[in-house]
Amino acid sequence: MNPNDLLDSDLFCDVSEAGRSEALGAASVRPLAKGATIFTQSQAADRAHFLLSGRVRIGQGDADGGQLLVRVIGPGESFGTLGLFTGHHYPADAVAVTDSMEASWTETAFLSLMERHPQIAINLVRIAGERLRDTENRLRELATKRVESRIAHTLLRFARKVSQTTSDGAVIDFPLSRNDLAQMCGAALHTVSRTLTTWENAGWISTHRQRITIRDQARIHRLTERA
Amino acid sequence: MNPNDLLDSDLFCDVSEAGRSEALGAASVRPLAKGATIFTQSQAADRAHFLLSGRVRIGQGDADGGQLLVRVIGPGESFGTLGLFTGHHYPADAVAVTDSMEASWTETAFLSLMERHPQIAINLVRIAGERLRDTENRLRELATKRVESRIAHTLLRFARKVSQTTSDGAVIDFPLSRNDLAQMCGAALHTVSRTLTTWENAGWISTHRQRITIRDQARIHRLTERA
DNA sequence: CCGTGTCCTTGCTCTGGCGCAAATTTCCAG
DNA sequence: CTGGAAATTTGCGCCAGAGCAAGGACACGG
Repeated sequence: MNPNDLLDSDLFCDVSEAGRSEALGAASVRPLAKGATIFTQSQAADRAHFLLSGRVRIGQGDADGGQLLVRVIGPGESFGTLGLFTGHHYPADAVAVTDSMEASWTETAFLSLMERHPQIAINLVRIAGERLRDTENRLRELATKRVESRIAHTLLRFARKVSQTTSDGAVIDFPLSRNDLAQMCGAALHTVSRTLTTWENAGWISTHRQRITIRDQARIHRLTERA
Repeated sequence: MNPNDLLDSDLFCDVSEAGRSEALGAASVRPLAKGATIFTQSQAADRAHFLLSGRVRIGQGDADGGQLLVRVIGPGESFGTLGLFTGHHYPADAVAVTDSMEASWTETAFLSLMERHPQIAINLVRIAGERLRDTENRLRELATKRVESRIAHTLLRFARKVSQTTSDGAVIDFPLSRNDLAQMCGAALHTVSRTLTTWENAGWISTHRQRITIRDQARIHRLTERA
């Protein structure tokens, strides 16, 4: 591990070399097997987490079995970190979707790191602010747009974040089931399935199991705008 | 204005006396007439704001006329501050609901304040984290619960935040129209009206124009849980 | 006291999309 | 190769709640 590997991350970009090596030194690194649970909702939040490789799924459940897929974490992103500042609870569950590698810090180590290198605090404010804005946008969308529009937007969001461009279009590099999509955009599994089938028949996307390829982004984008 | 007045606030609690006086000195204070717009969505974010007295409404609109009431700001709360860290845009509109008084700082003044007094940065992370969690909860609620349940929850949230307890119950100290409620919980104005009428007939609440009194919190709370 | 604008209510209709049920395909472990 | 288990599709009925339309109540300025 090299301190410069941390430059391309949300939490350590613009942090001095000294800060980055210090962070690396204080971190404990461990591998996560596919399917492993990193933390669960309501567990006491005592560590800050950071993904080095792989993918992690952040989900929420409520008392009545309602499930929500909140966010997907890729390499270079931090997670479960805001819990240290708000009531010392993780707000959601984190599960490794693929074999992954994470770094984490104890609360005291992370706080002293932040105090010594304020840029980390500023980055954290930016991260929280971006997520807040993103979540507010989803909220507005959920309140005002129809399901079709929301599914379209969710796909495009993934395309922008984790897609490989091939001759056939943008392949979303993440196992995304109909169920996941339903939980992300507040719809029923069945409705998502029907909608994707329609789009596939129209030739706008193609799917295979949990792989989705967007063949006509412009067309999908147009669905975002109406209703 | 006394530096200790800032102790009871989200942004300056736990900040040293020195930091608080310095903040006061750098702030520019101005009155806001009822109905005045403080900033609007997509405007360049160049100041951090803080409400000294009164009430401010934070709302979002989208291209197709969809409106969302995001948050309500009371004395001692900061607003429009995260925009400084994320793309330099205000994410929403801010309008004074009553005659109010605000303090604000230029971006550079605020950043240097933060650098000199890291506790402010830490507070800001906490604030952002809390709002993020709150917004995520609303999102999950919107995705999984029915309208009735969401209205109930929204009322209770207000009751907890800004209610005066009287012999008749908890009076929400904020002009809250049916339309506002609808925009907060992603429902149609008509549905909110019908629902409140039902509750009023049942004696659980009483309303007059934009004033709502919750007479039976336990009953309303029960509505939150189902569906 | 009156006029005007805003907020609120209420009846009716219509539909998006949820829920149930069941079949089918695909993957994986043994 | 085979028996699940998980993911997906599809048909059908139904209903919560949106949209439309019209009327009523209240506040406020003049």
